[in-house]
Amino acid sequence: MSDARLTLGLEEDPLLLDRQICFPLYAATNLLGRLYGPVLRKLNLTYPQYLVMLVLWEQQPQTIGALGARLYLDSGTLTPLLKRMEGAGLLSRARDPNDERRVLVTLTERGETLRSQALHVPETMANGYNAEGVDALRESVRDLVSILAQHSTRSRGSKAA
Amino acid sequence: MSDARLTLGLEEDPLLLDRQICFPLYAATNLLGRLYGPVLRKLNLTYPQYLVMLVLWEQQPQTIGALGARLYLDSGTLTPLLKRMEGAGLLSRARDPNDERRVLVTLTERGETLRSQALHVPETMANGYNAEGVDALRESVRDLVSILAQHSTRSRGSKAA
DNA sequence: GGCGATTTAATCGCGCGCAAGGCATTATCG
DNA sequence: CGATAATGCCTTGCGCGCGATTAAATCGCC
Repeated sequence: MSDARLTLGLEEDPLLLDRQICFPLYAATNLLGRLYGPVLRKLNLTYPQYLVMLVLWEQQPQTIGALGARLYLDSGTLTPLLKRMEGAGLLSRARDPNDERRVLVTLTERGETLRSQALHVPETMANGYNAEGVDALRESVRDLVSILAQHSTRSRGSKAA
Repeated sequence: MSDARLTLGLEEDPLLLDRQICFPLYAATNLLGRLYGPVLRKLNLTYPQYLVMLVLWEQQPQTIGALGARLYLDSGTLTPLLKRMEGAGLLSRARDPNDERRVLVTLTERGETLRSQALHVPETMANGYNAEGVDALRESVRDLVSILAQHSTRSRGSKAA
């Protein structure tokens, strides 16, 4: 089509949008966030705030570093996000008395109670999906994440064996 | 492990982070953006700006609406982004004389020349990957995108038959 | 015990991403 | 032709997401 006539051994134009793996991931994430938005809005949660709640509902309290290791985020993102959630009364942030460098994040009563209202979110989102290929897709993307996390100097990459 | 003892007919806790499809997509997108960042920085491009350039290198000129339909973004995101790229001398924005509502985006000489420098980006990024499962993964995520796009009222979803 | 190195969060600046609203241009219909 | 609706883009406000820097607390080492 274009001026790709110098592709000696190369098979095709490497810059075609449809050949990138990054673009469908980018688009899927944006579209998913757009779908979750209205559902989570009823819980007064944003999409990343919802992910933080998922982590805290599993285990609690957790340090900011531990949250970041789980979600692949750093304090530059988490600190203001957690402050907003604290302002909403979902959790409390307090320095660890045993190590004043750390900040322990603990759910409030309100934060724990919200879990019951969040229980219907997954089924609401997975409304019309076959859910067959989804399991395989999730595992594939997770494999990609673990590969990408290795190549990343950030994201507290110290959990892998 | 936790308090999932009330799982009458349900198989498992639906709120476990590792059961969500949204989370690995979210993490993979963030990690990928973090990997692309330093590489694209040498071209003075951000990650979404790179995607815009990919679209424009394929076809040109394009309206903002067409760009948004391709990238699943709306003018609220694209307009300021394109203005920054215009300020960087990569493209020009001008009203379509035939329809003054539209804005035509055209690459400048500088924008077209940048393509040669971008040619090595894909191979740089795909450095240590087997690239076997990547093709299948890309198709799976693309299928997901097309499903999600149908459920979306936005993103000018008027291309499907 | 003192002192440099490391760990852990907080802060700042910037660029998205999106919902909501606004405005000019074009299309539609009586 | 004139009113009304639809289209296409711009603007605003807010919440991330990240690189970079800063500051405090802890650890190691002598």
